[in-house]
Amino acid sequence: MADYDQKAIERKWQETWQKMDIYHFDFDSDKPVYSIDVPPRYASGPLHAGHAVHYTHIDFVARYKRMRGYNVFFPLCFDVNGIPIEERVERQLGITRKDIERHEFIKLCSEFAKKNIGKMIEQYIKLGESMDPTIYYQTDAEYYRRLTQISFIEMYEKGLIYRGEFPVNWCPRCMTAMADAEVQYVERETSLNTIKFYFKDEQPEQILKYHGIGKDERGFYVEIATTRPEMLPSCQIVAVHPKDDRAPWLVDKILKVPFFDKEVKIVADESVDPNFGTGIVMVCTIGDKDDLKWVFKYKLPMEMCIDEEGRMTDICGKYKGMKIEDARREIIKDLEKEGYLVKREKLKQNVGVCWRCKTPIEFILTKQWFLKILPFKDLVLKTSNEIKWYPDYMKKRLEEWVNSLEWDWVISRQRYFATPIPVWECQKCGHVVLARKEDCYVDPTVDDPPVDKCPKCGGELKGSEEVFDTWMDSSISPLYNTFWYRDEKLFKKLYPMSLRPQAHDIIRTWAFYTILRCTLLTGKKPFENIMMGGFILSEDGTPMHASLGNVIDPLEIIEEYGTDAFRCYAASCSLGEDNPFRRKDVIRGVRLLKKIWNVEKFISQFLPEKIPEKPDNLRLMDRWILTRYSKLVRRCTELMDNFDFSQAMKETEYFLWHELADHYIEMVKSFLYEGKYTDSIVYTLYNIGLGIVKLFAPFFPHITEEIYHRYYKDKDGKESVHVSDWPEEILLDEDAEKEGEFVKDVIAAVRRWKGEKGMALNAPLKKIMVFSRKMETLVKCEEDIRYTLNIKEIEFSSDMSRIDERAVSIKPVHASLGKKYRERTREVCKILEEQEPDELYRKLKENAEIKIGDFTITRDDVKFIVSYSVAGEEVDVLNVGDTVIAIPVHHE
RNA sequence: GGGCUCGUGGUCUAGUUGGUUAUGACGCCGCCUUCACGAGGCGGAGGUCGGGAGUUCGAAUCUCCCCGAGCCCA
Repeated sequence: MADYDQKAIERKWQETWQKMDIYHFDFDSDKPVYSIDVPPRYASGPLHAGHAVHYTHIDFVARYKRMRGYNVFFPLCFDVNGIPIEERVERQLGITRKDIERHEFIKLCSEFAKKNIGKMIEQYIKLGESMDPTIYYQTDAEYYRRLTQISFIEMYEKGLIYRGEFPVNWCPRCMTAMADAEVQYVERETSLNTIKFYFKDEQPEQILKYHGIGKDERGFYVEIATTRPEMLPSCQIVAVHPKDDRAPWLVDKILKVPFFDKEVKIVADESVDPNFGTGIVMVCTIGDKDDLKWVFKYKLPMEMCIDEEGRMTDICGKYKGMKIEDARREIIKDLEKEGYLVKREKLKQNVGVCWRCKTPIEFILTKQWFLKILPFKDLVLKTSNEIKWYPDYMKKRLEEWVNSLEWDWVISRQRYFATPIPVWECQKCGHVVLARKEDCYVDPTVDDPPVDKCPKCGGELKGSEEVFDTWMDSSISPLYNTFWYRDEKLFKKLYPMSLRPQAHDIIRTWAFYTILRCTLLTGKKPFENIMMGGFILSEDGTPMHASLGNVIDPLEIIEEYGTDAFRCYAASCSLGEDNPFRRKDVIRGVRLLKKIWNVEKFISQFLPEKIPEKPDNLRLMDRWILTRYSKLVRRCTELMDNFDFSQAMKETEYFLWHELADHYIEMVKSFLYEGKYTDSIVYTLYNIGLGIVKLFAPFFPHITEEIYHRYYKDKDGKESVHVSDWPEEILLDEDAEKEGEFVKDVIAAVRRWKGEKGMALNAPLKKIMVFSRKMETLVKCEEDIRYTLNIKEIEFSSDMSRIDERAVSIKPVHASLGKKYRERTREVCKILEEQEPDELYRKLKENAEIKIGDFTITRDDVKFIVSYSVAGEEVDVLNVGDTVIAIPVHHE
């Protein structure tokens, strides 16, 4: 019996499973469906350890549900649209997408993604994931994009889509609008420039006593600090906090914007931070999202000073056409030259940047497509409430996000590698012609419109070159998976899906958009449950980032420790929380696997040809371990139902190691070698041995499959442990459990004593004496005790008079005393501790309650530490509860 | 600045309807070559639960403040 050759066996099963076809979703089956809305993995690069853990969690669910008799829908899928892939391709080839022809570029993106998909499929196999490749999809395929387009058309027809001009987050480098979700905030160092704004009119000299106000040969001025002097041309108002001392002097006064022939008014507004700069700020249209609030509040004109290429616009005078950075530099130089610049200082600030290329984002007015979301906040909240969230507090994050929404969703992007927006626009009147649903998938940049001319004015139609935000694709994954629009019958059967697994960083994107769109299109929630994976951090607890070089490659871990061991770490990660990568949990996995292997190897020696029948008389210790086992099964089932993998694995591990192996197997070993009581023991070992393999199967698919095939398949009869039935409770015998625990404790006590004496567990022992009031149990299990510990003779005695017992200390029970005596608890505890222990012990033995002072003390109120000895004998004494074990010291 | 979450022995972690000797793993120390397993068994050292204040007879567990971390947002 060789040791477990983990690598070879894992490889063997990975290959065999692919041939076995056991993970297929059966469209014809009547079994209940459990469908998983798997996150389509984004195809910009291979998986890191964090992804590996998330997909492994999903795999736990899939395997568990299969064993519970479900027809599991677990698709293999990839997300293949969008900017990150475009970025990678541009970087890899050193080009921008504008350098080559549109469709040429798209092809390059496609090829790039394809390579990554190949790698990831390989990774999934090596991670032991059980996705079904026959229900494969990727989001850039025409069969998928078609649904994105159809869903757009349906929403358009419902009046949920509109074309609007609106300031949008805009990346001047990528030349595209971005959803808020794509804006990232980073800390940057910039300069804070304090600039003089002169008053239009004369001012009283008194105001010079205030800070931030001055006078020179040109007149009175206020000092205004700004990080963005290039935005002066779009300055609309200047604001000061209403409680500012200067407010009464300043409000409603007119200032002149330096260089630009423009007069602006000073207003009082509470949102001004009096501690920023001089406490007087300029408001421009528009530098950031906050400015938009000013625009609405003060009905400011939407003058834009930056265009879509990040250049200064017509209103910027001599700076027109300059890049933002150049214009800023120039204008600061000019301000300084002309004496407008008071000072410059360094300032750290958070700026919004493009999440991809890290270019600071701007706001510009563009024509974009919008999906209405503001009117559906309540709808989303209501639907979210109908979904069960794991962990439940994650729901609050969605609610917080929904409640804070201020804009509709910008769904158009000025990019290439994504789903085309299926519309044509009239060149003359701007009328929009939608694609026909039956024609989708369409690409308006190459396909003809459904009508030749504009139905309104007869003008030329031009296909849209815009594409959808990629969340438009991924957020209909439940609709794609359930055959929405394609097969009414299947859709009815499959929608809503059972489970959405995802990470918590995309709650406000993927979760939110999915709930929103699916509810709008179907009127029903997209899934019953949502399970949030936490973040996997690198070993030092910092987030994994390619740029930090701390990304952990799951294949390297697997190479070193094996897949099942890696999955042990994955199982130890709790949902929703951050988990640093813990190599020691992988190592723990290796040990656990070895333990499972050895226990099963031991059991296998005694397994008969046929399934052992339940004997009429199960021994007490067998009933004990079967009860412990049955409770484990019950508990694990509950935990798996709640996606609490770490606890389920931990409890199974504890049972296997510290109940089954350390105690039960030690107890039955000698019986088995001597062929005693084999019916009862073998029945027990068979059921528990098989059950444990099954409980571990979702976590450790390889080793459990190997064990199943070696020892159990011929009897249990399934082609794979992964399609076998989840174990059931066998026996619940509360009395046997209690008695068994007691016997186990007695054996453990002697075992411990042997250890302390440096004796082997089965070193022979001539005699022990046991004094107990629970003699019946011990007599029943006399043989168990004797065989396990290799004892020649056990002398039982219920003659407690041979025992000297002596209480040596008193422990007040606060839980009991506290409830009775409240604020006097401290007092009564003190009195109790001052009592003579043995005297109090004896009194309480004779009386159910006694009085000390004005306190009534019962047996529940106080515990004693009692020491025992056997009168007239030289023995070592062990206590198990109030049972006394005496071992003669002089043994040959 | 806001929402959510987290902060427990050297490292990681369990534990919150409040009850007073805080769980386990890895590492460390000692003993045991027992016929499934020395990648094992038995035992041990090591923490007062981020800091502070409060509520309470009693708080890791409740409240408030502060510090630090993560995700998301402003």
